[in-house]
Amino acid sequence: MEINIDIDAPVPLFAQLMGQIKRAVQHDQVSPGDPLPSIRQLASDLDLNNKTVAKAYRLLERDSVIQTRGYRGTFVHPDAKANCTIDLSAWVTTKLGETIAELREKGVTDSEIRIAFGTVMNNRPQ
Amino acid sequence: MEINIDIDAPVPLFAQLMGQIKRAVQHDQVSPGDPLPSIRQLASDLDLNNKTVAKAYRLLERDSVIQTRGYRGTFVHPDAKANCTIDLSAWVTTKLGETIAELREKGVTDSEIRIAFGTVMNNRPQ
DNA sequence: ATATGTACCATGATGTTGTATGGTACATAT
DNA sequence: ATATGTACCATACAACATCATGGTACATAT
Repeated sequence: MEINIDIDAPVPLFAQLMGQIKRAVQHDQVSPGDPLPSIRQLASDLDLNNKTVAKAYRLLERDSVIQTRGYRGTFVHPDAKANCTIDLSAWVTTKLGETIAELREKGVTDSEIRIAFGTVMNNRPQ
Repeated sequence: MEINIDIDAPVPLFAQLMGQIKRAVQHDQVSPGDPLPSIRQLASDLDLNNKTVAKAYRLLERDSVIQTRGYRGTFVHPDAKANCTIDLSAWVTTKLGETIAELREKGVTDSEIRIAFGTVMNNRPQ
């Protein structure tokens, strides 16, 4: 698995890392159960901070693309490939766009929409 | 109708103005059909910018608390008193909450929802 | 001892958002 | 001429979130 990080790109580093790992999964460069580099190792290789890599791993695990097993390391999730689909995000954007368009038509301000969005996303049992 | 604006309060000026006008409506200090001061006049009296007063008036008209009739001026809405109690933000939160709950049920992660939200809010249709 | 993920403390830089302000201009009607 | 609401151009500032970074520490297991 080859990973290239562009420090000058407008895309956040952790997002670049997430995207390339997902890409490797979709292109079968890694398979379910395969071990991934440790956080410290990958951070050292890519010259990134541990926290940046840890953030990418944490989000990837939340998306069920990888699995962390404590001291045993991190591995590709059994259903990783299915959870990498990009069609989903497009559908999500469409779905959210419809609702927001409806709110805007009612005259709701963008700031009010953002406030409501923050309320919904933060008041959530995790 | 007496209006006091506190420049040092944490509440935005336009929000203070909206609140006090709503308060006057609810306390029967003004009645449906009564004329309100013009934007320029009120801005002058309160030592505010025209845009600030215009913003408050625009939002109050959206909430059907007041009515603007172009060159004829601005008046209290017939159903002003009832519309003062409607909590628009709560409705927006509910509406957004329903959509987001649907996305979550489909297995969409919060990170994807946030990304999609940012995309929608920045690609505003005119 | 070494390595794993994770948690907490913290800083600075950057970008976004919201608020409030200024000026100019228009169609409308008195 | 004067006044109404409204639209556009624009700037400045504060607040906030995001991103990336640093250090220290813990329980876990090899």
